[in-house]
Amino acid sequence: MKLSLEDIQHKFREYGLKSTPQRTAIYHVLIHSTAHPTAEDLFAQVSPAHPMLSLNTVYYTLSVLGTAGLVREVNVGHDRARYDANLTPHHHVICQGCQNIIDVMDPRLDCLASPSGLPHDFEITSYQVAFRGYCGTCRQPQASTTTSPTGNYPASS
Amino acid sequence: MKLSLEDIQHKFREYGLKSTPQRTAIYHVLIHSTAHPTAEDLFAQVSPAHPMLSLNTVYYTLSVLGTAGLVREVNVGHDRARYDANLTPHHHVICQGCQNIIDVMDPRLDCLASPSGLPHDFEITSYQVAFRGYCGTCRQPQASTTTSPTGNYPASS
DNA sequence: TCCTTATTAGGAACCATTCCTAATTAGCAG
DNA sequence: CTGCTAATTAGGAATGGTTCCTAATAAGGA
Ligand SMILES: [Mn+2]
Ligand SMILES: [Mn+2]
Ligand SMILES: [Zn+2]
Ligand SMILES: [Zn+2]
Repeated sequence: MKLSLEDIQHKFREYGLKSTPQRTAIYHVLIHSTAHPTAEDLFAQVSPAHPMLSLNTVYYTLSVLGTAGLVREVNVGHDRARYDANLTPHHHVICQGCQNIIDVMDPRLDCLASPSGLPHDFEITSYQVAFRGYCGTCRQPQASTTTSPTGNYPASS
Repeated sequence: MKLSLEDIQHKFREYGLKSTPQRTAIYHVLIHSTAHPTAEDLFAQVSPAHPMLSLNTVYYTLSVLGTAGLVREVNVGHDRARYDANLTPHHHVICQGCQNIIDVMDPRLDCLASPSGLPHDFEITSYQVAFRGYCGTCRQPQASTTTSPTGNYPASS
């Protein structure tokens, strides 16, 4: 189901959000992406059509949509944030070579029980499984990574 | 099993790592912590005994221990890195109020099958479940957070 | 004991993100 | 349609965690 810009404007009004060209364009790119883009990725993709767009607006927009529940940050590590507008419950596979993130929708993962051994007053609201490994083109962990592994510290993990 | 400083020095030699007072102290604090501390947390805890310690050394040490497989970064988001020296397979519960991280060792979580729908050539090497919610003292998501929620952007999620 | 190389400390640099501010604009009421 | 008001935007500065760079130090092996 491909949402048009009009569909998105409609959705924004349903959610009580103001509809602006920038906001619509950003969400439009994000919802039709499966790449879990960064703020800068989105900025790069929306910029051609909105030359005055500022990266700050992308961050602000993502935080507004996040608060509204239309966008989630993907939990992949402490590096830069990746965003996801796919609200159906799902999990992720992260390639440790190229950092690509693939959706996983195995229904067996959606019925994990609340874990044992928690404090009684802890209330769990969600959970997510993060699989890690190497995609076909990134095998042999130390070679052929798309982004050249610079850095003075030894690579951890 | 509480490891003494001597035990740790022994372990380092087993792993082919040089044993220095700073490195030993950092690992000693980390392995006896259940708090998944940040680099700065470790720096603060080790500093009294090693006044000349630099934060840089903490980062360097963590990266060396990470490469050796003695320490793992905990996957809790894109903010600052948290570290864990608990190598037994386990998962985490993160309080979205105070950001505390609790270990979960439910064996039911340690036998999740490889998810369906993956590219055939993707090789999964590990996975982790991240539960999120609110601890007893952080209920009512918008109130009583330990760290006051400053920031101009609306809080996402 | 001496050598070689890793480690350390300290400072600067980096960069993703947030903060600050003034101008613009969307949505609403009249 | 017109004007009001608060949200949104753009741009620039600031922040802060992490990494980079360098010279001095110290660990482990010969
Ligand atoms: Mn996803
Ligand atoms: Mn842990
Ligand atoms: Zn890959
Ligand atoms: Zn809490």
